[in-house]
Amino acid sequence: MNEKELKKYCSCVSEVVAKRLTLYLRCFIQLKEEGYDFVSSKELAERFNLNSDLIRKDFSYFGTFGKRGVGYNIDEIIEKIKTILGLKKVYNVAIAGAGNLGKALADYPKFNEGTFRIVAMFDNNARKVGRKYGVNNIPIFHVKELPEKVKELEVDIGIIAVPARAAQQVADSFVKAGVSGLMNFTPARIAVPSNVKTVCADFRAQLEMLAYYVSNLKKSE
Amino acid sequence: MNEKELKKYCSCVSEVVAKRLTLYLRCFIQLKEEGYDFVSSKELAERFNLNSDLIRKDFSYFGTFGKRGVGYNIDEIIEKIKTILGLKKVYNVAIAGAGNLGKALADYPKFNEGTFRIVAMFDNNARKVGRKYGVNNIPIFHVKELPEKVKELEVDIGIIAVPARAAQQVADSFVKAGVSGLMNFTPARIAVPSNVKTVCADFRAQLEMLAYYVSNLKKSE
DNA sequence: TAGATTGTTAATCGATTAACAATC
DNA sequence: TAGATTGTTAATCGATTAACAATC
Repeated sequence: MNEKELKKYCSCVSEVVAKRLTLYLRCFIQLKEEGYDFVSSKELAERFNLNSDLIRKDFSYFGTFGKRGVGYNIDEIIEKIKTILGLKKVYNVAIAGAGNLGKALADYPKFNEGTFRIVAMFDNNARKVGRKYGVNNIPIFHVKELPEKVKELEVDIGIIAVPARAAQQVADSFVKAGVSGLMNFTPARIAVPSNVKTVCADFRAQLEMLAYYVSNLKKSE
Repeated sequence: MNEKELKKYCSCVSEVVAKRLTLYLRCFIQLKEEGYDFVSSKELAERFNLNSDLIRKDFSYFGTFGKRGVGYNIDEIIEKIKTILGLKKVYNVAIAGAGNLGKALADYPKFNEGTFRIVAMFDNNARKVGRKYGVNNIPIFHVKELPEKVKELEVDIGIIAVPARAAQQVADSFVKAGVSGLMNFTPARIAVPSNVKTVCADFRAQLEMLAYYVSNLKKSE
């Protein structure tokens, strides 16, 4: 679904703003770990190479979070951003594909302190099916069981970590089974109905964009 | 480095355009695999949920690629886009971190038909160091050796797949050793000089953005 | 109170969309 | 030639930046 269609379904801020919010969250968490209690938009901007005007503007879409003359209480704003982004809930996540990538995702450290709970993995390799993966004992089911299990386990978000040729089929199964969001790690473009949000997490696309800049930087040396 | 600073160093198009170009490339490749020879911007847009005006506008920054009344020759435009994105060269890539993620990346199918050549992995686990990983026999060196090996192997792009707390240090080593681009898989914000381009590939940030839309979609049900 | 920083409005800038002449 | 689609210019829209009154 594109951004315009999305607006029919939710009164969300634009994708750039949402992306920056996740970024700000990372920065505030990092500062908290370093022992800070308060930070101004100016300090935040200088530290992380951001724009202080934009930081304040972005927050202003959601209310007033700072203290004039002082800045932002870090603990407080972390909670506020989490609330805005919907990170105070728990999301059930299922991973299609129990290869290297699927496993790396399943092992991903804590996956945001319990916000995202990986409840199932799917694969079509008979040797993997029926086993449990990793420290969290995530059950691996056959891909055939995906529709049934996704419903049963009330999965909210599906992760597509299968070969590209199977991506659309897996996406269709996830959608049919009622997920609201998909994270697609394959290079394939997948089509979904407009009430499902997808994010593209294809490494290759990102690496190619990097190549564009690297090749142009080198030219100007 | 932010987009404004970048412009000092290269006459690149904006990040949104570069990103869309990688996207178009994927679409054209997919159509080629399906046996198509020609496609119009309109067909492309309908098929992949894009905007045909924008497709033509994006191409126009780089020249004229289509045939009026007909559309685009798919083989031809694939080559053109690859040239624009700098994908006709070979980039030496090194991966810091030989955990699940590092391995998944090293195994990533063909990594764009030889455009990106993974020449080394680095880890600080003594049991991994000295071994070769995977079908491509990628040597695993100790992180201490990173600066030396990166220079020796003429690495262009560094991938950061280590724990977040080590990200900045690894980035510094890569930069010092002369890489032009960094792909950062950790949630840590890394600071680099303005002649190095970084892309953020943190899963968590993407998943959080997805959560924002999912939680808002659900509300309006 | 004086200094600092927020929240917000107005001004600017850039990106997308609309429209159409050029031409295959 | 007629129909189709490009490449490009002009119009619109949205996002960022600048500026400053409000207030801690």
